[in-house]
Amino acid sequence: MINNHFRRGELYSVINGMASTAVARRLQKNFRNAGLDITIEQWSVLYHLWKEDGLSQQELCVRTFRDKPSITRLIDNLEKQSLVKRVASPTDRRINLVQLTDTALELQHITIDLANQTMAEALVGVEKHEIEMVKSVFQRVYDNLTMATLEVL
Amino acid sequence: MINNHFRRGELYSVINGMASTAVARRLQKNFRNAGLDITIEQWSVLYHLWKEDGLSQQELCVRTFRDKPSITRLIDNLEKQSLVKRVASPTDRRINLVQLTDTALELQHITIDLANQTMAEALVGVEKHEIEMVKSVFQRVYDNLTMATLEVL
DNA sequence: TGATATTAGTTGCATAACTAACTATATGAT
DNA sequence: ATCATATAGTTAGTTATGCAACTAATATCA
Repeated sequence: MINNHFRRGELYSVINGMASTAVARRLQKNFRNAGLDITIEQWSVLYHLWKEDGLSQQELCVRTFRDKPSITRLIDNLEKQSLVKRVASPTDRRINLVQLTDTALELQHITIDLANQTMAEALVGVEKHEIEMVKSVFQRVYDNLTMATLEVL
Repeated sequence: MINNHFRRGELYSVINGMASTAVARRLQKNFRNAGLDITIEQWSVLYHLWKEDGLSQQELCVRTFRDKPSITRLIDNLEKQSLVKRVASPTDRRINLVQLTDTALELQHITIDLANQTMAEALVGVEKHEIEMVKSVFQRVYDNLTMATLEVL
């Protein structure tokens, strides 16, 4: 009886508490074993900067699905490690453009290799079309919730 | 070129940063709007206790996929709010059995309704067989990583 | 031009996560 | 019985998240 009530909550639990956390932890461990002293959250910021350097903090918020304070502090920590630097935008002094340092550029290939390796480990026995379906489901879930948020506002 | 390299990392990003976070945030907001002053992490502990009261902290670690310090502090905070109490096991004094209070029992139905509602919002347009496939993929991912961990040890 | 609103980013506070090191209790081998 | 080991839980330190309140710079428009 209680199990019927919980069926959907269970899915939430599965999504949030299990696989994604396991992947995150594994990637973190693989970084550490390789002597890399960055967190996966920091890595996810670098990841977007490797794709396009010099993004504003605001743009990083959008691309990493994080809020502004989170990005502020991630950039703080990345700056402490000399992996990025803040450069004021020449056209709008409110904006910080976040730029990679040479050190960060050197990290790109090794960390991407580790991430690919980790995902390969994680995805053993998972078919390509299943991955696509997961992505598609998650896209719809995300859209459902963010669009409903707009309605509420 | 870089996009080929990133394809798998992107999936990680999607899984970890987007949908599950969005669901978590929405559920948290729905709790708050209902005047409920508990976090989703606290709720996830209560959830397992509603299914089976009097679990040890160790058992809660396993069921919630959290480590021991996390459970210690979640129980600390739940105890502050008088939602659970620690009771020493009569047979092994190392063990704390975590027991629900009457206040926590009263929260069960309203919060489960909110969780179901939230998942219903999130899963609009998602077919039942897709949910099953997501669960199955995540189970395999989790197994891949936890079994590999055992090999490593 | 000058008051007002908006936008980008920061700071403070609470909760939560992981790691490592710790205490206390229980188990097991000699 | 004793000493080593394993187990349950706690504590300390660092990082991260969410929210709310804040500053500074820019845009709007009367």
